[in-house]
Amino acid sequence: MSTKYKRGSFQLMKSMNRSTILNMIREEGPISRADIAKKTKLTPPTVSNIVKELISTQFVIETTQGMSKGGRKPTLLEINADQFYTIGVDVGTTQMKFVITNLFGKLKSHTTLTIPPFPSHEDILSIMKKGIRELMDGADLNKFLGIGVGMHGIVDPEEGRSLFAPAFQLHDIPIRDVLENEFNMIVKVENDARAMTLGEYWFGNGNDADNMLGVNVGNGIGAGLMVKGRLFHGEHNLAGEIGHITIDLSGPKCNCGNYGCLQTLAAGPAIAERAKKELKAGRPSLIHELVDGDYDKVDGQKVYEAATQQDPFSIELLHQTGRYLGIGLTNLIHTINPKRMIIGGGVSGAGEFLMRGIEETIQSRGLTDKAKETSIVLSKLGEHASAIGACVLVLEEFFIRQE
Amino acid sequence: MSTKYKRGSFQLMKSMNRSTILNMIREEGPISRADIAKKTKLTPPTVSNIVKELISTQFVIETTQGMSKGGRKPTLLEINADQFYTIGVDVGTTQMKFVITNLFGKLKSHTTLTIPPFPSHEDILSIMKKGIRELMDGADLNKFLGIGVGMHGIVDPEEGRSLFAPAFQLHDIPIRDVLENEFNMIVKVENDARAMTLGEYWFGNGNDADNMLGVNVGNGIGAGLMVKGRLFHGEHNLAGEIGHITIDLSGPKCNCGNYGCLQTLAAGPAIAERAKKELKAGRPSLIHELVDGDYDKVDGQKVYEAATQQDPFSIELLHQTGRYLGIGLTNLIHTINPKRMIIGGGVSGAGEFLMRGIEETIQSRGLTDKAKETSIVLSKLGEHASAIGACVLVLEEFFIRQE
DNA sequence: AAATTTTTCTTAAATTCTGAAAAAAGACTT
DNA sequence: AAGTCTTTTTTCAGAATTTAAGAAAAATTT
Repeated sequence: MSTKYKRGSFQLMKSMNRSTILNMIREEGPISRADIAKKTKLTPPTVSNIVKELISTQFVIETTQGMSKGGRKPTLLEINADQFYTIGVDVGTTQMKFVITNLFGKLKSHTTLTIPPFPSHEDILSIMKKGIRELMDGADLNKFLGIGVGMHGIVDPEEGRSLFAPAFQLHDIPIRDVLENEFNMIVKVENDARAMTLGEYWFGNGNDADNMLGVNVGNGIGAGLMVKGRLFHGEHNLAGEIGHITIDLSGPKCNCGNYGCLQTLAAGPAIAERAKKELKAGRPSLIHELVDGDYDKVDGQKVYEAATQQDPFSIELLHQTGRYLGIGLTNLIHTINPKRMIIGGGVSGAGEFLMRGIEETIQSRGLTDKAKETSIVLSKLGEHASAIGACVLVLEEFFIRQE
Repeated sequence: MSTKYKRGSFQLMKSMNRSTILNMIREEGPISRADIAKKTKLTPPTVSNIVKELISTQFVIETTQGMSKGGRKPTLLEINADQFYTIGVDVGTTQMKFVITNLFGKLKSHTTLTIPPFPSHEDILSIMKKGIRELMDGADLNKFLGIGVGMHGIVDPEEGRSLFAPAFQLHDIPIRDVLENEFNMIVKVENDARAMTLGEYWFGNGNDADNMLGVNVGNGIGAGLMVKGRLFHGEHNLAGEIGHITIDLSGPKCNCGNYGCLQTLAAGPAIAERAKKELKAGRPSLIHELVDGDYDKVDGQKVYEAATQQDPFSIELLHQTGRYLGIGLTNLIHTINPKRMIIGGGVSGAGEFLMRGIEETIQSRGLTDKAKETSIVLSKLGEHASAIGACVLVLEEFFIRQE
């Protein structure tokens, strides 16, 4: 049994307290030293000493004075939010999104570049460099703490590599090494669904759900698992590959070779496929007009658009999709039992339409009342969730004690 | 976000080191102080001081001297395995098993009592007390560290209660309070699948798999999740209720009301059901003889027996069951991605026959080579796995730093 | 018998938290 | 307006514990 043999030391003690205080300021600030001492059960001198250090690193500043409660006014402490920025990249199947956020995850600027079909390793890396350079242009380099990359497919976060990107059919892209070399700052790489989850946990709808799960529904379906406030990767970084869990043995064939994978029933292409079939069979729908009779143009996006315009067929189709997704999510409730699940990714625009089916299914299939109580919410960060989450990868380095 | 605000203190530092050293002795002993210092990166005096304390608590003893490597012979340290005992209880659907183990999880004695049909709260608790009293009879009370209980159904380990035991249709049995009151020692209560998993992790086939999963296949199917060496419960202690994950939307109806739950395809009753159907249809099999034509007597057990005697029908039936189970396990690989899965519970006797189907399915359905590498092994602790795991619940209190 | 290696113990130094109390700043009372 | 009380923050001595360095002890090798 490899209960990693952790050693207690002065350094550990200090870094735990540093991290605790810094995060308390981040999450509950503005807050006074005295309040921190009360809440952490650290003594006032300890808090004062560490705060002094934090102020000297410029992560924390003293702001306004607070209201007195009958004595000396407290000096309030706050994260120096705009002193440092982080860069986040979200590598999708056709687009690469770039964002700059401050220490509170607030979007400062963003841009998007297009990925050509059948890109090479070099294509991906040079688009990445280009986008980052563009975004950083003119700014003070010292302001940037690092770069985070959220990438679809299988990623090795420890080595900072994309091991396999299905949409590009590329293996083993050494993202971290290349970017670190180019920009000379910390670079973190993570799977996009996990990045999204992390983003929602820190700055989105994940708040106060220590055990939660982000579900990224787009061309495929991926999830990020949050266990005790940290991302969970599994043994080979495959945790959360829920697009390929089997929910219907006699379901449609998946590109992975099996039948009835969740994503053959609930991902974007599955929606488009079902829509096409019905449309060709003459089913009346607004989609006919949207694509002008060219069924090849039907995709998830078109269905959402039609649904937004109250097209009954599209609404029903998304409802049905929500029910399928709900079955997958119910399986997750019975496996992981998270406090909350956050639905994001390409479909999150159509989230409301999916939601009803999801909720219905969980209510009908959940094993117990507690299972049915699992809160399901839509992404708050929307289309930038993965990129903002990628920024959090960098923030974690500075805010969370690394063990 | 509730990143629990942990405070670093001298006590914490000390207790971390204490726990580290104690566990190193447990897992790697006999071992010398010098070796512990090397491996933990603690300094020799720190190790010596803590070891002195551990010896004074009688958990550790100096044993033989080791081989010298060219200098003074090392004094080897070992867990004082038989200085203390723990009591483990496994509450099944028809039987309650009781074991006494030493600090190495070694079985010292055991007994089994029968649970009557439709038991009341009081029945369960009094059988429990009776079995424990019987087993402790005559022994020195100071030898016992505590009592652990593994109970099927939904359990609240924090409150030490069985929230719902489906086999008895009982709610809210206050096991811990009653036993603590009766025996005046630490009492821990946990779900049986989780207890089994913990047992295998400490003393069975879980060794060195920090992220692993124990699967208990009996009348139902339950799993225990091990994350970073500790049991994972989920938000409402429902994590691992994998008997009710849907794998076949058009599968058989489950007693939970849904269709195609894993346990309608792969648990004991499902095996019996399929066997009966085929037998009644005239399928030749050794089972006919085993039950003497009375199909009501057919259960999982009979099928295993027949398989053991090379009955082709039973072997094929278990093979098929293994394939179903494999689908469930593949879903878990793609969700949790554990390093290892351990199959135990009522069916573990028939494990070999299931294994082939499980392996086949994982090989054919695993998403990547890494997924296919997941090691699947049978329980080492067999029928006592849950009860021994229940003992570990108590050992954790003494060996693992509680935070 | 001397040199070397390994284990263990001793002592002093370093790090960090803790507790008591003082200082600072403001609010309330008379 | 002065004095007293509260609250916040800092200061400083003391305590807990690890760390570093060296010495003693014991066994093996030369």
